[in-house]
Formats: sequence, structure tokens, C-alpha cells
Amino acid sequence: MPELPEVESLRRYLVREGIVGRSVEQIELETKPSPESGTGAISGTVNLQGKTVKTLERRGKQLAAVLDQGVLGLHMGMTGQVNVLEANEPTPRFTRALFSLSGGFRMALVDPRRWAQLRYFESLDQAFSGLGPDALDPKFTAKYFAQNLKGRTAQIKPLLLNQSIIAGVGNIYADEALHRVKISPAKRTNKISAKKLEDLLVAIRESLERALEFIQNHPDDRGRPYIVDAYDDRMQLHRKPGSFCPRCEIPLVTLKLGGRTAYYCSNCQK
DNA sequence: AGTACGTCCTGATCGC
DNA sequence: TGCGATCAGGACGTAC
Repeated sequence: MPELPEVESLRRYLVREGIVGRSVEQIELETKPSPESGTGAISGTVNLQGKTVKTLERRGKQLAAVLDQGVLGLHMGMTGQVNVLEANEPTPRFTRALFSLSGGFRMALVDPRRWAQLRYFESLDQAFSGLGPDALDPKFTAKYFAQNLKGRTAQIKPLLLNQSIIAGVGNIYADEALHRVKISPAKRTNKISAKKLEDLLVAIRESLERALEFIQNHPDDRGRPYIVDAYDDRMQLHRKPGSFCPRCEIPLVTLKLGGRTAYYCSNCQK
């Protein structure tokens, strides 16, 4: 369930649970429903048995377990979660892959929709190839932002969802950030002033950081960070039918952009 | 190249 | 209660 704050929270959770330093004993995959897509495939896999997790990295929504040789990429898709299991805990419903690491550490990749991806890479660079700078990385600067959006005629929101420009922003936080800076999601990017784009960058950062902090402060009863209602107070904009603009107190409207639903205020977002 | 759109897959929810 | 339609916090391939 992942945009940047959720994936970063997942990363910290796995580190906290002690994944680093353990070696792979076994990875059991669900019987493949379709070999070319979804979690059924660890694409380009090699035998990971005996490999040790050195660090757990993240860029945007992409997680990467750096091994003593190679990298296991983990992407949660729309509905993926990872649960560290207690001893003797049965595997949860919708488990697509079950990892057994040294010391009895087990974790389940749970993904009803089967859009999560496990993929083996030779290097971290390869795991992160095609991704722009992480939205919270200092390398994501106003200058970079302006250069990469310059002259683009597309509507701003679909561009924010383009991971090769900025990595980590998804449907929810795109709406949140655009609301903060009072930009319509349908605004043509080349019609947005440089000053406004700079404000947008700040708003993206603030939205993501606020959400990250909220998730950290609201773990579930087993210390897992990411099983939280999507419409809770990590957001200022409550993306659901019938909700109101917190500034104008009028109902939000929706728009389909790039196949995704945008929620916004037609009064203050221009 | 940049943009727009369909497709992957399955569960939950809504309206009749 | 039952059933079809619609919707989901993502990303990629394809076609203009």
C-alpha cells in the first residue's frame, strides 16, 4: 500500500525487526498463476540461498535488499504488504511469497492483487534504474524540478506520478501536495510559474514528511507501520466522496486524469 | 520525445 | 440476499 511514506515505513519496520545481517534459507513462491507477471515471478532470479542481507535501501516506492552478492528488488504495487511472522504464526491470506531467513526469521509478502514485484538485480544502480531522484532526497532540487518540467504540456498531476521524474509520489500525495499549493491537478504544466513550481516541490516534501511522521507515530499493535486507514490525519485532503475542502469548506470534486481519480477543490485550486 | 490510454489481477463496496 | 458494475495509494507496453 505504498507511496513513499508507506514504503519508507516498511523499510524501517523490516530493519527494526532485524532483517539486516540475516541470510536467506528459503523463498517459497505461490504457485504461479501467470509466469510473466506479478509476484509469481522473481524475474531474472538466481539462487539466493545463503546470501546475506547487507542493507535495506529505498528509492521512491522501490525497496532493495542489498545482498552480499546482488540485490533483491521489492515493489509493493498497489496492495502489497510485508509481514514479519511470529513463531508458528500461519501465513496470512493472500501470501504470495514466504521468506525464511536465518534465526527463524520469517516474512510474508501479502498481496491480494498480485501486482507486487520481486526481482533480482546485479546491482543497486540497476534496481533503481529508470527512477528519478527520491522525492525526499536533497538531489531533488527546485532547479532539477524546473528543468525536468520545462515545456511539458501534460497536466501536472500525471507528471507528478511519473517515477522517472520524481520517485515516490503516488495518487494520494499528488492530490495532497497540489491542494496545499492551490494548483489544479488538470493545470497544464507549462502554464505554471517557476515560483509556483518551487512551492509545489516544498508541498510535496511537506506532505510526504508529515505522512511519514504520522505513520511512525501510529504503529499497529504489532509495531507494523503501514496498516492504517488511508484517509486518516496523515492527510489534509480526505479523498473520498462527500468530503470537503479544509480551506473553502465546499465539497471536493473529482476528475479522471491518466486513469486515476483526482480529488481537488474547484474553488481554491486553479 | 511526449502524451494518452489500455492492461495486468483480485477483492470490497455500491446500487438495483 | 444476490448480482453486476465500479472502483482501488501502481506501472508498463503500445500507439498516435
